[in-house]
Amino acid sequence: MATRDNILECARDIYLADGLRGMSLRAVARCAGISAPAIYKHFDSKEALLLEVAMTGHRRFAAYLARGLRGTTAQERLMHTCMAYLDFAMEQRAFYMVMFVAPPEHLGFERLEQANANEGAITFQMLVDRITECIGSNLLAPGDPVAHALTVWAHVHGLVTLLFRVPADPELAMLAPPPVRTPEAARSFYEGSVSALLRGMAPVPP
Amino acid sequence: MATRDNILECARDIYLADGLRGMSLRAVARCAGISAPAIYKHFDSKEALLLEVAMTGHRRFAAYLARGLRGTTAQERLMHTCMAYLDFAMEQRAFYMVMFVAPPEHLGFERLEQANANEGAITFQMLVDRITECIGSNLLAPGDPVAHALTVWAHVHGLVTLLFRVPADPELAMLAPPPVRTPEAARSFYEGSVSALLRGMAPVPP
DNA sequence: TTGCCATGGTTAACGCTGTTAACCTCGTGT
DNA sequence: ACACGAGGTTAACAGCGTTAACCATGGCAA
Repeated sequence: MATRDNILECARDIYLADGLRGMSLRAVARCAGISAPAIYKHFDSKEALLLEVAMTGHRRFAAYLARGLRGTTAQERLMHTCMAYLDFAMEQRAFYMVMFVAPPEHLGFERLEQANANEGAITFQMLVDRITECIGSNLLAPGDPVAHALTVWAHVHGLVTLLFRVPADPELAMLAPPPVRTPEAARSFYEGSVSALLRGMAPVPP
Repeated sequence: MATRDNILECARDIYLADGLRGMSLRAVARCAGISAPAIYKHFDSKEALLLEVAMTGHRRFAAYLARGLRGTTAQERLMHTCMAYLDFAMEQRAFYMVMFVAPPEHLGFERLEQANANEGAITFQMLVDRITECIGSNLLAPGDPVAHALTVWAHVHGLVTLLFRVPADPELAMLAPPPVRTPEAARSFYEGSVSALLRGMAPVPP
């Protein structure tokens, strides 16, 4: 299974370097020093290969989210989880793309979608746990923790895709609105935005 | 320019019916009753064709957002705008995908990305206007309306992509979390979620 | 030891893709 | 009458994912 791992590593490297467009089976095979059809001895299809690349991303993602456990108060832990989400997206952008953005209807990768849903459900639970803690501590309004988690997830995901749109080139980034112009500004904008949401989800004072 | 329009219409129809994957130049040409290379007499590339399809979407999008002007109070108008955003996403899903989801780094459509940014900036202004009204009416905390609008846009976009993940098939949708299981539930979840955010963005009582 | 057979590789090929080159055929303006 | 451009055509190219057919090698059973 050494060549299988080799293929996988090549696929991951090429994907991270050149994106999905650059990750052709022939390119992967060339990198791995074999012919393209040989890949089929180890993977069913290109989608299966991409799926395993995504799995690496899911594992890293879980490691990032685990940072959320560091805080002391429930609110801190939730906030840390949200910031870890941002860090993962920014530092592992290509992984984030294939896990949460790649539109299945455009690519037709149904098994990838399925796997992302399954893996996503696991890490989503980590968010639900933080939310549940906050409800228990009366920091968030009582109610379905899953519903609350969906709201928070949607918010952070939306923020991330928004931040993805600001160009990496600082020259071009000057055209973006000030709150997201620099990475530091973006980070504090993100934090403020999440805080506002959580404020709105807090219990109403009696 | 009749054939040009014909090509465009075919491209739009095929894209809406079969998605990006089905929209090959040869398929479009077949529908338009010409040969594939003839398309290049009217469009630079496939991307240029897709870009014009997206432009149709942007025009429809603007029409949806204009519904936000109907309300009487500023809060109502903002909320209507947000609901119109949801309606557009759900009713014109394929357009939404090519405008706001299609990941440029996966497809390499840089001009499409550029055009989406330009057109998006125009419609984004409609949201900024509603936000500015709300700040003026002391319904939202004073501050940069653009920053507020970015937060709201990210939130609704995140919610929409979340809702896109629940299967259209009611059978399969039963596996989704209850708050998004049915279109009606999803709609009220969306509304509640947006309300929570706006609550969190309200001015702090003195 | 011999024969068998799975493992993991090869090359050739198919049908598809976006795109280009070369060519042709009109309708129009000079 | 002639040139020319607009708008078609077919042939072709390189690349794609994938399949078919074939072949070497190593391990194992008779």
